[in-house]
Amino acid sequence: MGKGRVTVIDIAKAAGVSKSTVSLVLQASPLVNETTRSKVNAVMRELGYVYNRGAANLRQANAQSKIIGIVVNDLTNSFFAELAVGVDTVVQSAGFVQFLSNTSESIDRQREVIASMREHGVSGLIVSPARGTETIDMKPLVAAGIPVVLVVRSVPGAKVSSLVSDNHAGTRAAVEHLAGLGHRRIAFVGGFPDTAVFDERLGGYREAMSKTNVGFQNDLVVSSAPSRAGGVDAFMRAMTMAEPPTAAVCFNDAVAFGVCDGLRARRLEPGKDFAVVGFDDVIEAKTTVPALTTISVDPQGIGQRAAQMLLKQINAGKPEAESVVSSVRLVVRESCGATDNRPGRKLA
Amino acid sequence: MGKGRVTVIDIAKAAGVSKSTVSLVLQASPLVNETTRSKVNAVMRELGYVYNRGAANLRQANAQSKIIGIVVNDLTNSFFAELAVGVDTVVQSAGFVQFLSNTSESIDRQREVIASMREHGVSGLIVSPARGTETIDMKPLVAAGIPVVLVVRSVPGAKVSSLVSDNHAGTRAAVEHLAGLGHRRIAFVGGFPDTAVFDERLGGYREAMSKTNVGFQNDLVVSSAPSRAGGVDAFMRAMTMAEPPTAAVCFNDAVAFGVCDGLRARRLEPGKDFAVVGFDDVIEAKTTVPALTTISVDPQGIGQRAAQMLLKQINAGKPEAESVVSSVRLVVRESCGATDNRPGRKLA
DNA sequence: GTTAATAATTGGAACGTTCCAATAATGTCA
DNA sequence: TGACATTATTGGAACGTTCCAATTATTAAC
Repeated sequence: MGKGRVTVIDIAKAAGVSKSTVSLVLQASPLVNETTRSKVNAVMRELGYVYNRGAANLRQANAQSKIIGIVVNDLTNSFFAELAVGVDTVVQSAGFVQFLSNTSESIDRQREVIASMREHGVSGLIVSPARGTETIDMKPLVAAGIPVVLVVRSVPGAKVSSLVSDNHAGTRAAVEHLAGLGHRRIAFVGGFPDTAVFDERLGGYREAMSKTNVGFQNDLVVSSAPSRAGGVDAFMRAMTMAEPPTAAVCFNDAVAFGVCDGLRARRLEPGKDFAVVGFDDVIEAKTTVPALTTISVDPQGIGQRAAQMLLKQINAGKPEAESVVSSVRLVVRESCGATDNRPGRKLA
Repeated sequence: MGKGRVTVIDIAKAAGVSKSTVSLVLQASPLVNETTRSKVNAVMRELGYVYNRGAANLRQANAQSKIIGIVVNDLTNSFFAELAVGVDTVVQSAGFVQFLSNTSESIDRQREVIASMREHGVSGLIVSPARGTETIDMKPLVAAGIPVVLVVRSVPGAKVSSLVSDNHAGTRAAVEHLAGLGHRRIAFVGGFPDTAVFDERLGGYREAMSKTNVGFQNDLVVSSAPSRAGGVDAFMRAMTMAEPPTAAVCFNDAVAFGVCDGLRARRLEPGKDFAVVGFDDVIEAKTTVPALTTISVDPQGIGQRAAQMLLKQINAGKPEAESVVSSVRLVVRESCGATDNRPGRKLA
């Protein structure tokens, strides 16, 4: 064994039938007699047959490759890792298999991996686009009729489906919650200003702030890399203000953790001396101390929904673009001080 | 455009050459004249040709599918996510593409995804096996001559390559470091006892402990789920002892973070009131506060090395199993107290 | 100007499958 | 018994590529 793979013809020969019959049992066709079916199946097991999907796919006019591609911009971010497992669970149970690639925010890499996936004949694509992705990058895909669903970030003008979370509503809720706790100087910290997600989250913050009696103030938004280290940095800068903030709504959970780190480095306690709320609700948010108040977006759920949208398009034949924004909810834990009932509390 | 994909024959027709010539330019053969080459390339671009790797792979006797499969047991664990990106970087630059699947520790799921990958004709497989994987699960793969490299966990008796980190040396170094700082009651916390990795890490701990003058004591090992929540739990249990530990070497970083959470919940400070060292050196370890002392295994590096091992086997034709254990090093940061120079230090 | 060598191109067979139309075997009805 | 369904099975063509052997065009050598 080992030399020369077992083909449908080998099976046919050994089972004393034609290759066509073997093909029929492979597709579980009702046309084939029960006794021949079991015979053929037995021979397959015996010879260690493995189906050659490439050959099958070649013959079938409709490219049902049973592969879906997923490309993310940063797999080391656990948000995307979880999104990928969400996708995996649903495509797997639909009999598909997942091609996963990581672009590390590189447009070039993204182009390469998408090209490679097309060469392998993916039936559809779920993409969390790298920063700077243009509508032209999606053009060849829609031209070829390949279903695509964009997640997390959308590409304005591209005629493909997208599934993004309601960033605006999320930060608005965060601000309203903090204002309700009595905070007046609430900062918006972290994130790169040149991204759509940043704009949306900042937009919700701005809207809610301008409804308070202090109003929106530009100096309270301090940006940084959307990472833990960036959060530390941004926090330190924020505290140099003449009148420093007493609370922060953060670009994402990583930044929020960074802010907590910064607080502790200054011997301050998150939730007690300063309120912080994050965005994403990554898995660590609920177990960390203090537990992080954050906007929950359920990355696995997003992955699952995106996969469902994609499968629907694949089965529909003609891909029809739909845009859905996934709602989001504030989950109040300890880091905002709302549930803190320890003595010595001195918020706002 | 869109209807009926563009084939090599379409290109040939449009460029006024034969399909064979087109095929030659696709493979960058030196046999073809420079002017025809550029002409053909131009036509390809113009018609939006995409290479059909399935068809090509079908023809080529040697199954050079340019796909490698990677299956991990828990993608939500950032260790594996990073491992996957390590693999991705090297296979991508070798012109391969990556099939990634997550088994969530399910043997059945693992069997399914491996079967599916074989149907797609993967050239090789990198597997972090689900708990309970047997040598029989690898049998069909070696029989079919498919190169496999096992990572993180090995499967005893399986005739495939493996790349595991030196767990024994890691925990030994951790214990020696803590003992050198004056700790005597050092706990081993977290992890499921029925796994090979647990045995190895516990083995290093036991060896180093029995060389101290207090010796190894069974009650100081307290197991739990290898997660943050598990760490909190195990820590709480450890502190109920008559003579509680003053330091912990943890099964992995997630557990170590959980221990830190537990400490803070008891108003104790990691690195000051209690020493904790982790295992893995995940990306957050260096940015968290206090920075985590841990055994660095460089998951991305492991992924890269595993990918290199696999590519070597793929190119060698005849897969030859090799077992390498990747060395590991203690990186001392703050959580063990060794670099702590703040006042009020009261370790051990 | 003939021959040989080299460079460039080409048609056809093959890879492992699916689909179609055709056939064979069996049963049913008058 | 003949005519017709119904049920099982089958050979061959096709999918898009690569490879081989064969062919033609070009250049070099005498």
